[in-house]
Amino acid sequence: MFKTEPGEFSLGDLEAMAPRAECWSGVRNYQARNLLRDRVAVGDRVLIYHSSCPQPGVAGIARVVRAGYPDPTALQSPAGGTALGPEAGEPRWFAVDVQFDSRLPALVPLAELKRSPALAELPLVKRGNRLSIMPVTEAQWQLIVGWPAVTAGEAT
DNA sequence: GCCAACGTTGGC
DNA sequence: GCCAACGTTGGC
Repeated sequence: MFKTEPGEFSLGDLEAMAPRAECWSGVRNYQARNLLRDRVAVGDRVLIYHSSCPQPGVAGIARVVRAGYPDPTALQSPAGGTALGPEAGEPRWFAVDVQFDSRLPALVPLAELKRSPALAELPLVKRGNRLSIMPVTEAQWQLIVGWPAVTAGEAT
């Protein structure tokens, strides 16, 4: 699952540019970086989660079309220092390219995900979670993409 | 705007 | 290597 702030870049933006892919860059957390670098593969599908917005939740699915490569937004060398380019050693930060796949029938709100005991181990719903890239198990994936649409007015 | 939680930084 | 201070994230 990839988190994004729709004010910055949303699933809708990704859909609008399809079939062109977007470079998913700017990840500056080591745990998330390791996932991008080591776990995310071409062909993988990822859930796109909207955060810091009126309705936080899972919006849809994207597909990885280019696996981990040095984050182009992180190639600047320290001011005046020696180059820390791709040839100078291990790049610190990584990016992948993703392409729009599909939109979920309805946004699956964070509030609902939190109520599901089956998703208790999903990092997203854990207290204080700040991971912007996280693994999703097959069971969690199936549950989220098959989330039943709630009928309007249903109170309980 | 508030607050909880976490990561990073820097002094020692 | 410890730990306090600080900055950032992100839901509410």
